[in-house]
Amino acid sequence: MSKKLVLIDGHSILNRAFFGLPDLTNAEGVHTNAVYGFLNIMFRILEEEKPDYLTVAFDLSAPTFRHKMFDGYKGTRKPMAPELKEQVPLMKEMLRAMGICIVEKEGFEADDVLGTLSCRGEQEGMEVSVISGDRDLLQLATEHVQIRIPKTKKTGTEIENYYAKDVKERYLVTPKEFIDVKALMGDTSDNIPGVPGIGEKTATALIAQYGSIEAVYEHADEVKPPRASKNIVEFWDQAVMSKTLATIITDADVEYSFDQAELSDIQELYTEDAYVLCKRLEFKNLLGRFQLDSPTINVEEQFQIVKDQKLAEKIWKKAGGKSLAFHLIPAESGKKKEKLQTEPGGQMSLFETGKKEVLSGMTLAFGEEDIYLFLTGQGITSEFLIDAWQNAKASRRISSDLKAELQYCQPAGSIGTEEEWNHYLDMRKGYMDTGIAAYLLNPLKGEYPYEDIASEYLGMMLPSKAELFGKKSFEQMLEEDENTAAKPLCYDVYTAWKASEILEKELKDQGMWELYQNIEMPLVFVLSDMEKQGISIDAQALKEYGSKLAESISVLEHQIYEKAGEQFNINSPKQLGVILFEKLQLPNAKKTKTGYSTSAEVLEKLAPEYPIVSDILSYRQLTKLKSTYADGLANCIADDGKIHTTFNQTITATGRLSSTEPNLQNIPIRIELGKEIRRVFHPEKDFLFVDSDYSQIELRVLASMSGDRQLIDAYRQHSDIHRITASQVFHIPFDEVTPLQRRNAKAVNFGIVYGISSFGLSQDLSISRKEAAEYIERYFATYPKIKEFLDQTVKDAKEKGYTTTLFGRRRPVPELSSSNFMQRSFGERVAMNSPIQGTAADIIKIAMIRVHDRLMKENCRSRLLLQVHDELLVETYKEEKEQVEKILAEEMQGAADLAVCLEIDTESGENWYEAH
DNA sequence: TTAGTCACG
DNA sequence: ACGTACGTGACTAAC
Repeated sequence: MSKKLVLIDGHSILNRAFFGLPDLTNAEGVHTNAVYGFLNIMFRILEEEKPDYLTVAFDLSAPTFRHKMFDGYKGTRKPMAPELKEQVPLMKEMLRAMGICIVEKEGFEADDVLGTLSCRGEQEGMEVSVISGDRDLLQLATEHVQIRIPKTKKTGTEIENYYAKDVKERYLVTPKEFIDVKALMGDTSDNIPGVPGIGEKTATALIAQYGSIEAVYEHADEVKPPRASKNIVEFWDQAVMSKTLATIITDADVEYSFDQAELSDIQELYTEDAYVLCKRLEFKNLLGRFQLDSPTINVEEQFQIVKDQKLAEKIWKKAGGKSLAFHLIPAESGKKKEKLQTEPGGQMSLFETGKKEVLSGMTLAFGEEDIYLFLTGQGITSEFLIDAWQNAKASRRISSDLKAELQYCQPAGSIGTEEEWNHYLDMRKGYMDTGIAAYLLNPLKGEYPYEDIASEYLGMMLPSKAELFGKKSFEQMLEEDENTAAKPLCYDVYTAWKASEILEKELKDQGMWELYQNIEMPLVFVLSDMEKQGISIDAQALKEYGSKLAESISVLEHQIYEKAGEQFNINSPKQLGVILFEKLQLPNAKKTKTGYSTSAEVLEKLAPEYPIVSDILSYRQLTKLKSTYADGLANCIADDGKIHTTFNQTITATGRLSSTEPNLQNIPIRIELGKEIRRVFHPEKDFLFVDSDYSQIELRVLASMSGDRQLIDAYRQHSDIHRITASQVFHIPFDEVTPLQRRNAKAVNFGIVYGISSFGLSQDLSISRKEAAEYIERYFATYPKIKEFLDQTVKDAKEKGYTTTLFGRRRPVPELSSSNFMQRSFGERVAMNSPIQGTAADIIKIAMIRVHDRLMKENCRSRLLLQVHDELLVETYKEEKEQVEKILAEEMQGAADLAVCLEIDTESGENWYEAH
């Protein structure tokens, strides 16, 4: 059987993919859609054809021979979009990683290379496929060379195939004649002039009849229409030139042998390098194609499953003194995690009598060949594992998610003496969390699974847990195939062990080691304590609150149906939009991608005139309160009557924390009815809440970082910063500032922190853009250093690619280099906001550690419960109220040394409503 | 799974 | 001319 050759027109297919797919980027902000689309098309072709040879041809950016001939003839081709341009080297990198033959020859266009190679292939007796989005290549089609043109349609990619006969069928001319058609009609995008007055129709008809431009010329006198007849003579030279230009060279002097393009099996393409690159570009769908048991991964053969107690003891003995990476595997991980709780006495209950094992097992790594999975049940107990872990003389303890481990063990002993306290601090310093390290190094990713760390920092390709387990739980997998079940756990612990020092070095190189060591790592222990402590909820009161809401909702629902004249789902923006803007014909319909906008912003404008709209707004408010807060929180109450939120330390781009299951950082406060829910959050018996929040911490950070004298002095003079801003910006005495002026000044202050834009401010204040621009101008005139600072921040970010906080925390801003105005503007606002928001986040993190540690060191029964970005809530033993208030004041205000004071407002009460 | 909406700082 | 404020998470409908 004859051999098969597949030739791909690199730029053309990349271009097709770029315009055919939405704008994909990975977490680093690298655009990836064209590369992704290219690979999909390529793999589809390869799987279909199973070729023996594969080659991709690219143009070089240098001007080519044919273009030079027409020097001075300005092309109409637009410059390549930068989002596509940056993908060209990436594409080549990917192809090289796959070992695919790339041909790019100085002086020839890709077309000529493709023509030459297809011709040579055919001469060797091969069947050739040329993949391109460019119809010009149809001239290459023969009986053995087919041109394949992928088309992206809604239903997926379809490929049009053309052998010589198909070209004739579709275009009424042979492939060779196709050149002549083009010579007559021209092609502006290829700088081929053609003959004036002859378009596609005429050109095709003429060539179909006569066969070539020469024949048309010879029969010029009989050619119709007359215009064509005249021009073919008048512009004959141009026609000949055009034919030369349109003709693809098939005998170019390209150095090439089929040996270098050989592809005996598609699997050859799935190399380790390609896998790592696909991982980086986040081509999750492609990863499944890689044969993951390739011999390049050696970890899996090194781990050992241990069930025997004696053997386990031996291993722990061997581990002593080394750097240990570990992970505790909670029992029944398939079920929803039971969170560890602190008992009223302050001691934890880990081993309730009669209960099954707390842990299914534990993983441990301390060397290339020391990777272990201990399984409980047959001799090894949870207690043994935790004891062994506690008592091990480890030089360092490494985890990929330390806070999760701390759910199942308690490294803090009693704190009473100075010695015990120092011991506690030493203990904290001995830990490394690779997830947090990776987060600091790139906070844009949101997730830091071992396979990413392995590929990014170790250059190793490891299959992810999802790839190994599918949807099965660890327990299910364990029964089915012990070895596979062990894999992701062992990969995780090995990666953490191996990457630890590399991450440390990287953090040091980037000036973030202090941030990591002094802020983020201690914070892990603080957050762990806060989560375990939990906040008490009055479940009964919560239920009553929900019932009350349900009644009001029901009343509103009926009123809305009555006014609408029919029943419908008010919660469906789609249905609601139709009712309001079609049935009831309300004005000012705004559109979203999918239909009418029914956002509060839109509805609020209509509410005064249309009672049904204000009903809907109330309904929205009440259903939100009921579903998210009344019902949502009730679902999260643990057996101890408390809510134990999870604080995420590796989510936000700026360095803030986030809170989930439930989110306790967005409990209502702005509207009275919503704020009521805070009454159900209460302290334990003999305790009360003390709550402190920073006063305008972000604006103070800005004042300090910019060094603006005027703003710094403003903070020294008065506590009402918005009022003094209004007074200074509008040049009026402080006491004569009207409420409206103060409101405007407040909006400008917020706007500055968000990365000011006249449009944003105008939206917020419902004023014209021009007015907003004037406010901003006056603001900057008043505080010139602020403008200087913001401009400099953006400039620096553009140069370095990232912003930095006062404590060295970085945030990459890839949008700054976008060619898209909107994206770039976004990047500029981000660059202005991130150092401010991030520095504020750093400061309250420092405060949290200091408050937590003071409470601990002073042997208080009071404890930190929640952080809400600029607020700390402390459950305070009544006798310690003054002590706690002192600690909060000292530690929050002393957390950073800024050019302005950090002021706090402190309140206390019997519940969160009263305390804030 | 995604889009729309809305709660917070 | 472009079309927006910065940072989050939960719930619902509808694909």
